[in-house]
Amino acid sequence: MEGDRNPQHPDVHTLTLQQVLEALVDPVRRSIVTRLHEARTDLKCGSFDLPVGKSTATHHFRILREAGLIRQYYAGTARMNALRYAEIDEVFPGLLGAVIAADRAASSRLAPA
Amino acid sequence: MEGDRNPQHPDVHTLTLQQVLEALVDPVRRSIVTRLHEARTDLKCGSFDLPVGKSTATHHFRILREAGLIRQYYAGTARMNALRYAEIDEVFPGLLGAVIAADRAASSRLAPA
DNA sequence: ATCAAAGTTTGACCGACGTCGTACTTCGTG
DNA sequence: CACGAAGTACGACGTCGGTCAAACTTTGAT
Repeated sequence: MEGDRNPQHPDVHTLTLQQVLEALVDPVRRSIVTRLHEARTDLKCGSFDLPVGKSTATHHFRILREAGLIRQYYAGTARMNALRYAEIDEVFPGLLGAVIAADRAASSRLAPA
Repeated sequence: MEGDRNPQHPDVHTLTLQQVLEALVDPVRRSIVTRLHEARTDLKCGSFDLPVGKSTATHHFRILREAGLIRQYYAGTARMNALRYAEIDEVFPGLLGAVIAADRAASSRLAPA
């Protein structure tokens, strides 16, 4: 069975601003969200090239999932991640967009084209 | 002289998203920002009725000031606080408004009229 | 059947942050 | 001048969050 491998995702209406901000305040997690938004596609955990070990990466993905920012599901051995942009924007209008825009600006300032 | 009592305020263009988010992630500080925005007026530190001691309150006001979110100045013995809304919104468009709106919604849900 | 790839889980560590109490400073007022 | 009000400065303390390494699980491929 594949029940245990499909983790729980919180309903959007149960999310708190506190949780969302705590998730977005970490630079690593914010880079995941921004990257996911730029890609416009679901991405596997491995494709992020994060500056931390695997176990730490797992930790960050769980924080994001529990905050309601991403949805996770398995495709073979790879765990896919989808940004729950529209759902979040429904509950916290403009928030995610503003953070992502600001993060993109900051990143491009650090790593210019 | 009154030089030492007028603290430094960072230029808006030196602010980082990281600093701003770190400032806004604390509930006490967020309540200060939200209150300041609702009041549409500068407020003295004492008028916030925060659930922490005086020294902790001073700490929070400093974090907000160094993040560029508020401007502080003295009026007699009282220290006044002004929200730098327009300046912040210029650098991080929509961010502060979205956070405040979400925070107001959360607060009204906890303490209904 | 074996093996490697991809994540997870667990436990430990450490530095940072929020908190407090106390002492101190500065200003207005009786 | 003396006193109280309003904050600030300084340590100290406890907790929580990000980090890692090592062992484990599950899946796909050989």
